[in-house]
Amino acid sequence: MITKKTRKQTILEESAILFNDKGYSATSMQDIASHCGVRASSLYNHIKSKQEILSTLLLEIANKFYDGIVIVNATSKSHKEKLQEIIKLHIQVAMENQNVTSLVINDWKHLEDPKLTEFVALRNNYQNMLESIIESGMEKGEIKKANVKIVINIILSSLRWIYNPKIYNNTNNEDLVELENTIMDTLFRGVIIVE
Amino acid sequence: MITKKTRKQTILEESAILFNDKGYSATSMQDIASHCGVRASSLYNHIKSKQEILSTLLLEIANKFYDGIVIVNATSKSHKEKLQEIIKLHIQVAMENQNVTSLVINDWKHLEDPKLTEFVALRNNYQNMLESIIESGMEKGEIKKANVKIVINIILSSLRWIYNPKIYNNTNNEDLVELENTIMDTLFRGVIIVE
DNA sequence: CCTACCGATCGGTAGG
DNA sequence: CCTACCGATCGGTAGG
Repeated sequence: MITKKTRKQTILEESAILFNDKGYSATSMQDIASHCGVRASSLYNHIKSKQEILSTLLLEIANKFYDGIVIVNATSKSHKEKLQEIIKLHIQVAMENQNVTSLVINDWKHLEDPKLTEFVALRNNYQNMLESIIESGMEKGEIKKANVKIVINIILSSLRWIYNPKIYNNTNNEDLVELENTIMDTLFRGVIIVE
Repeated sequence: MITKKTRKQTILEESAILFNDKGYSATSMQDIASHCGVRASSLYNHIKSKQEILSTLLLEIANKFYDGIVIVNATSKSHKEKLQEIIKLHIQVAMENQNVTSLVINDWKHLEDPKLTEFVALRNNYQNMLESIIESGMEKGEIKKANVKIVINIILSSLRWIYNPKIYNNTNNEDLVELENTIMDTLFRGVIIVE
């Protein structure tokens, strides 16, 4: 069954593309309206404000990432395997929601309370869960001992370039497999050949 | 000799902080002026436009990164050592210019031509130089063979979190050494313990 | 460095 | 969905 796209969905999708392209502040309601083929004032029949567009997009994607890590964490795998699953899932969610995921890097700072607090909490929960998995892995001798905060920032940051449709363009499944494998290999085993 | 900070330098520094905080578009000339203790119209005695502030900041930092990689590349070290030196230098330049370096991620897209073209050229030259070093290293068996574009994006992206003063706050030299060592070790040898 | 002011555009509302 | 319109703010200029 093909469900017809509602006007609200169209507005959200076009906004995500524009925010990603020009940033939230530099995107006007005129921009969004013209990409939807209506007048700016007509947008307000579907959304309350520009801010509501941003918060809807960001909370939805933040919840997707958070739900994913909760599911992986609930399995009975080793810490090393959990880390691997989390990174793979992270890549998949990012690729399926590329235009929205990229907003997580820049435009979240334009969120206003109470949505800002909600978003930051989800983000912190995600990081804390990842932190405790890596810490346990270090204690069990599965993961190399190092400053956990630094390691987490390196791992999460190293994935961010794929959020940007202009840097990475997911064309087919073969590419996605190579991407996953290269990222996993680089992060897990490093770039140099140990002599 | 202590040279007195010119008003123009103050404007550039305060703008970098504000752009970093709110983004270029969401920062008004009023914001910049009030942080400098003058009226908005007075700024125009020192700078031509808001756009000129952005381009001055971005071209200066882009040139610093580019000059650095050129110097390292001109040495007679191995490709592996060159890569190591480039990453270390990258971290150092980023930490010495944290507020400006963070603009390289987001606000460069608000540059207008011809400065935009100039900036993108410097960035491409940097990446191409890094690419050829890594490719040579792969051929010589110093660096593991993999898709070079993906590896470069992982490496450069993994450093970006340190640009943000809110994520990483460089307090003393000891921290910087730990940061450098952890990044180098993670990127070069990976996070897991190979059994 | 200031005051005074410009046209343009912003997000959003009223009313049909 | 539209036209008409609102007050506020934008980057920037004139003139002293």
